Amino acid sequence: MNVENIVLDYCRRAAEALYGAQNADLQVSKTRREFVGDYTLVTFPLLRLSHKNPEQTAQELGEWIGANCPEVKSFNVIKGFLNIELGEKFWIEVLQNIQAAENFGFGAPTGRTVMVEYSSPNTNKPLHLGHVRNNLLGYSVAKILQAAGNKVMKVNLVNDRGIHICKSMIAWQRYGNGETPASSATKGDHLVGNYYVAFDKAYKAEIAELVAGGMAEEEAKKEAPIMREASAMLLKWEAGDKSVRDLWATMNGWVYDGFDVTYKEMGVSFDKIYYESQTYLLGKKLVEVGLEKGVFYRRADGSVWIDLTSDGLDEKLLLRADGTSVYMTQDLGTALSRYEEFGFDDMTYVVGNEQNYHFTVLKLILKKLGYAWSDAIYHLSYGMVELPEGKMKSREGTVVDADDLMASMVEEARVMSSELGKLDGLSEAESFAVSRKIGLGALKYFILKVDPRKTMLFNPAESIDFNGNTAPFIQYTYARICSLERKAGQAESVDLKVAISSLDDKEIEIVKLLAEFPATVVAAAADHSPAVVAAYAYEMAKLYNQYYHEHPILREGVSASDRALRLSISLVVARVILSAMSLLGIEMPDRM
RNA sequence: GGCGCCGUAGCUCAACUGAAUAGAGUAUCUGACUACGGAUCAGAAGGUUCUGGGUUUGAAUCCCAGCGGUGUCACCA
Repeated sequence: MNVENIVLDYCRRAAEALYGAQNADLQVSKTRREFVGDYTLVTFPLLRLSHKNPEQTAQELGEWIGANCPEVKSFNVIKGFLNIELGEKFWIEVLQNIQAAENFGFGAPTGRTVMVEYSSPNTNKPLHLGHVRNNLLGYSVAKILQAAGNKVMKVNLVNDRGIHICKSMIAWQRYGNGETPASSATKGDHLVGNYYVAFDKAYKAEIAELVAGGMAEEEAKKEAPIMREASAMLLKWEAGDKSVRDLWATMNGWVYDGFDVTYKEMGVSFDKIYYESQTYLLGKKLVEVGLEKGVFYRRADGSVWIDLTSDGLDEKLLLRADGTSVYMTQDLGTALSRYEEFGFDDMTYVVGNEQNYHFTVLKLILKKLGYAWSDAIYHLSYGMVELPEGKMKSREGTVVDADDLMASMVEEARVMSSELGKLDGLSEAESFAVSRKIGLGALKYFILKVDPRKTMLFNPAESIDFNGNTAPFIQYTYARICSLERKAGQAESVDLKVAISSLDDKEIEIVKLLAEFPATVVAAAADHSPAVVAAYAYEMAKLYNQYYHEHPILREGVSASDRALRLSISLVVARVILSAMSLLGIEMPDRM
């Protein structure tokens, strides 16, 4: 089904027949628009074997292919490039195959088990724009890997313990007066986040006071009463103190309720949720193993380290002197227990690029411990989302809250739709559903179309476009095809079974692009990049819009056969667009 | 400072493992069939791919140096 590979195969056969090239490293790419042809072979790599100049080589190859491959209609040579054009019959067949395919674009089962860890929030504050990128990426990558034929497991590792939660707890005890999400009508994660901010405010005030009293700043940071309280609470938590654990469970519960709402609105989900409070002791066994193997070493104070200086890295702590584990130890342990439980072939961590070093070290340590599956770990290291003023800083209040952002996107979509009169005749519930799909779709596409690895800029003032390379543009294209289908159905005038006898240039262009969908999914999966799928969906929608403009379907004077062909092409396009967008987690309205 | 990542139209982003004249969108300007749904389509204009060297038949892409930005260098996660 992958046409590019078919053509590549022709070229391989030609190169072998003419020059005896075995498995030559050939590249075939799409022919650039300004030249005639569908696919292009770059002949430079073959010159060493052909001992001829690029033009002659291309000419010979072209003639061989023309003579031996009946699907090829023509070829032409420009400089060292051999352009190959496939015949109309070939494309008709491709179109028919796509029409008949059950799950077009979705790969056959690979038998591989793939884990994707994403989201992994702290429980002391609500989700913000950075988390949005994380969640959307994780969810979409999981869907893409699944579409490529893998068995996928989405996991979330919630950081539910530590000093940061204690800070919220202390502040709540001091200033909360028993406030609950119910009593204050505040979403739980926001409520707890408010106390985290309250802690920071009180903490700063106390430091200032101590400094004014003559204490050095460094010392004041440690001696501030509220910080001492938080540290003491963490110790109590670790000792299992009942009242601390109860409060901890209650406040975390509020946060989870809040997160659930956010996750649901965002449309993401997980197959398994890990809690760090249950995994933080993992990895200690691994430390023993490492010590036995001599990979780790113990210092005089009892702490355990690994020396990575010979690999150009630092020394890394793995166990504190008091015997408690650190982040790295936990992650090592979690990875091992996951491998033992699920035997993954690929373990993708969707984590910001600020943790690049951590994952480099993680993989290296596992390798040194002798775990070959260390290579299966992939850190999908995404870039930060920046605001025009620079990085988001929760302490400076320059965060873009996830809930607020989603709500404002939906609202903006509603206003715009209603101005355009798109919501006329729809019930309140229907308009809301449509606005929601458009607003959230715009947001998701805006984030996912960017290469995950790159830092991206989000300008709240300019907000998100609804025209151009956006989800609403693609959704609109889709909704219009749905409308055509409804009308054609009512008219009962279109018989889709009419045999396809010819395709014009634009139609061939569409079929060509349609045929690329499976390869796009595979490439996106290999690359762990939804951006590839987004680009494809846009390209498809754009091309179809051009086609739509030039090819009337339900207007008078269109012959029955043209009508059938155009409508069936439209329906296939709609199906593929729907599939592609679903890989991005974007819902498609059938009217908008 | 050590290590890493990034630098492409005014702006936001593309360009698969090096390949033909570096592409879209947006903003600006000009147009489009009596709107099968105009959130559409066509066109114009917009570039020394940060700078300087190098490798190559060929460099935005690979190598070196510099400049600018950013991340990290916690017994936080």
